[in-house]
Amino acid sequence: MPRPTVKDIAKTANVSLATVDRVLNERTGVRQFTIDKVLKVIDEIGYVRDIDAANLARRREYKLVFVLAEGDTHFSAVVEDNINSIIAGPNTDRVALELLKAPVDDLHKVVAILGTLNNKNHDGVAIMAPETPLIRDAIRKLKEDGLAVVTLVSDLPGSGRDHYVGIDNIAAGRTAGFLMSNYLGQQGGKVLITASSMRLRDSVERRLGFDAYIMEKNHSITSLPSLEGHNRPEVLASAIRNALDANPDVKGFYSVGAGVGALLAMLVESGRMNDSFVIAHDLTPQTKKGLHDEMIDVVIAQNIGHMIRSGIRVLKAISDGAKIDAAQERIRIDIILKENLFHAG
Amino acid sequence: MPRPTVKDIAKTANVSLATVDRVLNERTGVRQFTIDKVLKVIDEIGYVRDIDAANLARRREYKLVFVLAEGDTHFSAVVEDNINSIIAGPNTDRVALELLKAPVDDLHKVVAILGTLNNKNHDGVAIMAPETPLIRDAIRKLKEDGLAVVTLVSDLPGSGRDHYVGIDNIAAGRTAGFLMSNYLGQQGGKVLITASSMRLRDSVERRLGFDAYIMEKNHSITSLPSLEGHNRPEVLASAIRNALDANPDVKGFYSVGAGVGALLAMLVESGRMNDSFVIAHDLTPQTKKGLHDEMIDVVIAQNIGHMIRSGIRVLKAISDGAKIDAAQERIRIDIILKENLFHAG
DNA sequence: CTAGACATGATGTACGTACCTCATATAAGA
DNA sequence: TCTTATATGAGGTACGTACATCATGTCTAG
Repeated sequence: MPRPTVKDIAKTANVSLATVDRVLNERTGVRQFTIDKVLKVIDEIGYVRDIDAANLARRREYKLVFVLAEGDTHFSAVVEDNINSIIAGPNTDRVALELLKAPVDDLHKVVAILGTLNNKNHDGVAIMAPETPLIRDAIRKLKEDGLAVVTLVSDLPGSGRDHYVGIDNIAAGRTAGFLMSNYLGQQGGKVLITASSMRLRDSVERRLGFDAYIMEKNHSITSLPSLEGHNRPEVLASAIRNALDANPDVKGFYSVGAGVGALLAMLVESGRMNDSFVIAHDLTPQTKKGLHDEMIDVVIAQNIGHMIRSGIRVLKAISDGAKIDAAQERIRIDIILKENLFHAG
Repeated sequence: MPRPTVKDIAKTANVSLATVDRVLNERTGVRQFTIDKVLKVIDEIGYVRDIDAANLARRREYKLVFVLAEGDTHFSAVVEDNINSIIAGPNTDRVALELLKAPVDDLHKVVAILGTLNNKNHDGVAIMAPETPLIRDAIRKLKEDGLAVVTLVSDLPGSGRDHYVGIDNIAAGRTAGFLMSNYLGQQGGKVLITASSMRLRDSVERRLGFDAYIMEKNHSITSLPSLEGHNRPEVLASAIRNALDANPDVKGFYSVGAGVGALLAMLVESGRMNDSFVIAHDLTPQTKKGLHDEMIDVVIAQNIGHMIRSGIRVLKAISDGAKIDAAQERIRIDIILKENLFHAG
């Protein structure tokens, strides 16, 4: 039998279509008794609203906005490109997409942008930003206003966001730990860890996961303190130089965030290209080149296109009041080697 | 401006709605001149049919069927469970799903099943089966009949199928090669490779990828000939026992297909649980337990839920005559360790 | 010159839902 | 009892598309 419609509800519940409509769309003018009766029937016959027909009838357009706190990084550029290419493409799924951005070091601007959003002008927001109290508060305000909110790439727990769209960075760090440990074996050695900023939750979590794995599994490996570049290559480069001077026996390198350029440059400078194991995150033109030139051994990546589309799907679903299947929307960790680089696109 | 509708086409092309409809749905009774005029306008104003409204109007239901040639394996069971749970769930996306299966050693039955399918009773078919000429022919016949056809898990190139839904098994094999090589290092050693049957294309490709990587990168590793169990644990077990007797110095194990149970049993029997590196494919109750008990080091998996849903999306898209975005639908390789087993669900 | 074939227009109904208006029934309050 | 508020019914229009029917126009063959 075909799926039940509003007419079936009306017939079964012995009420008019108008009453069913009032109940379904929570309009006034229905006795509680009648509401209960209708809801019971809906439940019994397993009615679910045909969202396509409903969207057609109400001429619905999902107004979604991506808000990015951008570092001057290759990764940000890739994210931006992906969003823009969706915006440029044909709008076939009733989504009106918008992209707003601010420099990552001007978080007041980010907060200001979030402040302009409300349930009048938007249905949902996807946010990529560092974790600060101000931003958490801004998100909480958006939720109070009834917007759907997801965090992107880097989570902001405790902000009240509906969903996090991105990889499990602790698991990603553990995976890096596994690969590093696997390579270094029982002889072990020192590992240098670089980042752009440890204020970014994703970087922190990756390091946490890495250290946790190493601590549990391979005591012959020593992780050196994180070196931060704050998006300034020369700063990171000299930090790496100093660290290598102090620890000439470093055998592994793990870049948990941006700053791959400086790292590779220092590897070349110190002449340790061949006997070092290098793990980096995220596929960018830079890391692709690094893989291709065999300077980077492994890239742990998240498929950004998938992420953006997942974010859109999730925001639509939340706007519709639908449950989201966390398992279905989980973003998976990609392990990219030179070998499967081509296929990873 | 809102997206253009058929009315906009009619107005712009100075024809009636009826004529636009005739052109759009390729009905007869329109001069070529008029057809061209209308098509030109469609192109110019960027009209794309509202597929939801169209489906509503024509009361469309996508009749899809999954045809599985099943071995008596844990993997088959997982695939089946995933399909059945979608069938059992609420049909919210106009898809009527069906599951047909036959034993993998009775391919005539598979061909017979495929023979019953046609454009009257179905819109699309997803097929998981070994590669044989008969099956290729059956698929070609389905295509001639206008059905959408995708291959699942294991591809059948040259069959004329529209799309392959599954991981790149050569890349998966290379990844296994990388991990094995990474672990064994320059000392190298012998690697034992087990399978259920080398008639399955996925197994063949995995072995190919593995060998290719080893051959290019690490000459100190030797891959032994594939041992096949044909879904009979005792057959595989005794083959493994013989191989271990002949090669007591085996250090790595790679299971490219089913038969994990026999492999693990022989590892226990031969007392080489601790110093062996074991790679298996696909998350099943068995491999999960193997990871948990630290008998298996790495599982290379494909997310079966993703695969099934991707198959459905692709079949719908092909039925609609839409282009499919290969990058979007590519199934990614998951690397599962004990560490991230929990998150992999 | 006219029958018939073909091209096109005009118009209506339907899909499942949203949203609106108006009529009517019922019950409570004055 | 009459008023009034509230609950419900009846019915329409709309969304963008598919599909059907009938009328009218034009061109060509006989």
